Amino acid sequence: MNKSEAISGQAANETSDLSKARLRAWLQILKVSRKIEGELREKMRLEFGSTLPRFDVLAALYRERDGMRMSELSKSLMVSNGNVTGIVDRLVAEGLVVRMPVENDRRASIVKLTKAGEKDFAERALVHEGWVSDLFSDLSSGDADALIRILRNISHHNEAP
Amino acid sequence: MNKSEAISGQAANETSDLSKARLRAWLQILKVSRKIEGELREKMRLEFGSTLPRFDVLAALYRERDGMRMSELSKSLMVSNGNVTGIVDRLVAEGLVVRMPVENDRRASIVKLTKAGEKDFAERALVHEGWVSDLFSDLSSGDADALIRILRNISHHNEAP
DNA sequence: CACAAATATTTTAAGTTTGAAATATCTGTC
DNA sequence: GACAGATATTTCAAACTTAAAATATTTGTG
Repeated sequence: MNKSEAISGQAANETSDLSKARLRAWLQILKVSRKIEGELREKMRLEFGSTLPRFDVLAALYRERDGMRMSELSKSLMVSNGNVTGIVDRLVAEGLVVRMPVENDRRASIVKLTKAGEKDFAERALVHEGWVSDLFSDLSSGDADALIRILRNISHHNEAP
Repeated sequence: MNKSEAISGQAANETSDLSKARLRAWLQILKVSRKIEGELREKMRLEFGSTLPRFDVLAALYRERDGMRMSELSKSLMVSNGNVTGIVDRLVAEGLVVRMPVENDRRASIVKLTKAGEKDFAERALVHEGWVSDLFSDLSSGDADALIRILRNISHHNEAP
């Protein structure tokens, strides 16, 4: 019996209880996030005739009212560059955002909410927050704080790996 | 000032602190689940030359060794029917699963792991659990239990709505 | 200044995902 | 037994997503 077996009481190729607990935690995160995302996607489609990825881009731009570069957007949303290109294209077609040239750098462009984009998002964000609160109506204030604390730990450990 | 204003001290169209805490919790869930999914996707691609959706289907079939119907698969994975069709098509092409006719119901089919599928998945599942445990290495046993408890609450409230 | 390396973005191909329509089959009712 | 409605799955178009290749531009170095 090797050292880790002596400690854990398991054969070397078996996985620990802790490892299994973490796997269960991950599967539960995945389950909740799929369920909630599905609900929000449907509401978004039925109420706003729009999609979650577009909402996410609008939300990012609403926080940075001066606009963001494509690369800042994709980093902030944790999706690929090419992905953002398509979403922004559609938001431009809808008249909710504009692409503007960047002074002294003709490679880059700044994406910015239009007036219509600001107005639309402000309205949608309120409704969205209500949906989320309803979907999480069993989540007490204390549990919300605990959840946020635990998840932030995980986030930070996996920050920029 | 109306009753809810008197209680919350906020104008009627503002959202409550609890609502905001729930929104933050949801955004944190989303952030962690995107980050972890991205990491796992990359490892899956580099180490196994495969994808997460395929892994998910194999995992479901590994739990139900007698096989599952397409509709059972899509309900279990919480994805659409049409989605499962494509994933299973690719797994069939790889020789990891088979489609079998259902006695007395020619509309349906049972999807089942092949021997190769069982063997491949068993190996991959161990490695996968290791990856997850590493990504969650800051998650203590107690926090894992708390996380699971809180997320199950949310799941149950949104069960089949 | 030339030009290699770096950076910002778009394009592309393949895969995933959805929601709706289409197809095939089954079940209950008359 | 006919056949309307229900059920199981596939097909389809559109959108999303990634990773890699391509394009355009900037920056640093000799």
